[in-house]
Amino acid sequence: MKKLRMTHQREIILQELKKMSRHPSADELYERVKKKLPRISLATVYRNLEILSAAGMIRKIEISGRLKRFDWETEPHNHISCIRCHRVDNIELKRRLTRTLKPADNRGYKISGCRIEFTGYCPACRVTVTKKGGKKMGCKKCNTGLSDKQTLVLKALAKSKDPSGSKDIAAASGLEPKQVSCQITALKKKGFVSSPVRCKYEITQEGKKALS
Amino acid sequence: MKKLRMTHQREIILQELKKMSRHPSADELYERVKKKLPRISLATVYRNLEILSAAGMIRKIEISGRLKRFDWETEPHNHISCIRCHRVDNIELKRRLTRTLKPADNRGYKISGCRIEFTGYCPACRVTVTKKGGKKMGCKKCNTGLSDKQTLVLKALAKSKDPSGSKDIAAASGLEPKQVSCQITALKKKGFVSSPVRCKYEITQEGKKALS
DNA sequence: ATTCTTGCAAAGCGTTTGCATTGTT
DNA sequence: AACAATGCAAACGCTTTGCAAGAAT
Repeated sequence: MKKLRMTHQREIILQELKKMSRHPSADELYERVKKKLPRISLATVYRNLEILSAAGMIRKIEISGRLKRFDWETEPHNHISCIRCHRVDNIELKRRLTRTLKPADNRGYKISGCRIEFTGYCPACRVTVTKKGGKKMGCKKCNTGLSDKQTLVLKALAKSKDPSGSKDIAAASGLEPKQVSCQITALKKKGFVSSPVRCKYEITQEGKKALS
Repeated sequence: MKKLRMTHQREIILQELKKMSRHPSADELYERVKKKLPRISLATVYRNLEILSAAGMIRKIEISGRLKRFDWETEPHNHISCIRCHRVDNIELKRRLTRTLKPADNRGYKISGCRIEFTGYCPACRVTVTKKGGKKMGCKKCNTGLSDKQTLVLKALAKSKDPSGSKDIAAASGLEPKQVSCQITALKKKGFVSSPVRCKYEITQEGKKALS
């Protein structure tokens, strides 16, 4: 574990965050901090927010990841999502939990809705996690789908012993470079590909299993 | 209001979405749809998901927008967010709402947490919305901050009668082009700048007010 | 015939990262 | 002296958009 240093920038970032009663986005905080440290860069703010929240000094509010998800069912209902593979399911709550707050609690808002989201390990991830505490294990049920292009990319990676760049992968798989990065993303999400170095990718153990 | 056409692509997208019990991201759905329509493009999927959810035929699950937000308070607590200006506040719930589901309800998940998020109009937006049903009105309390750079950009826009590209803005404001796009984004978020055409920006009525 | 939709490629936007330099410990 | 942190610019990854061609009404 790295030792944290209290730099001036970090101090100001913490200070400003502490002052704000609302929860700022990185950019909002950046605008504030810049008034005190005009030369600070946005990257520093991002980095510090990550570092500080990893250290437990602040908290990241991140609901459902950042991908939009879509649902056939248009009636409002609640969800449960997996903190590992990010799958999202519906849940039904027996008693309709209060959809409105008491006036004393609503902070002056005019409430229009309430979302309740449980989080945890989905049935598939639950198994793999409890079995081996494995944070990098594949998640069988969640990762079954493997498109043709993904298979091509995975095969290309399986052939090379060293991490490959996306151009090499494109050449080896016969796909367009544009398409490759898209597949890489999907495969990383599934845990079949890792990126030991920036822009270099290699197949994981799980990836090999998935191919066979 | 435009009339929707039921194209083959749209039909398949709906069909596949309907089949899925989980809530797919655009990309996941795209992978599925591509098996039936190999020539479909990801953009079409994105477009249709937006169109269909705007039409109320499907539902977009989008919690707290996509920006990460940060919080000084590390203890878990619940939030209320404005559906108009996206500000986020803490709320305290008198009775701790059930943090765990009955086994019958948990869909096989191992629950680790529960987030409750109320949504509605914040005190400031509440006023403007009820006063004029105005969907484009500025939101005084939420939009107060105006950084130096933002002011420069806004002034530059105020001088030109026609929508300007970011290069023109950079020239007129004396800022780096890189910095301009960043400010534009912030200003758009605040409702001070609109983009009538792609890559062209103009100051809004609210923007003018904010300057004065 | 009109106008909505598509596929493609390119751009947008928030976020992250490589790298040389600076600053803390 | 060792190495964490910074500023900068470039890259990422998901999403949106301009455009010309195609399809639905």
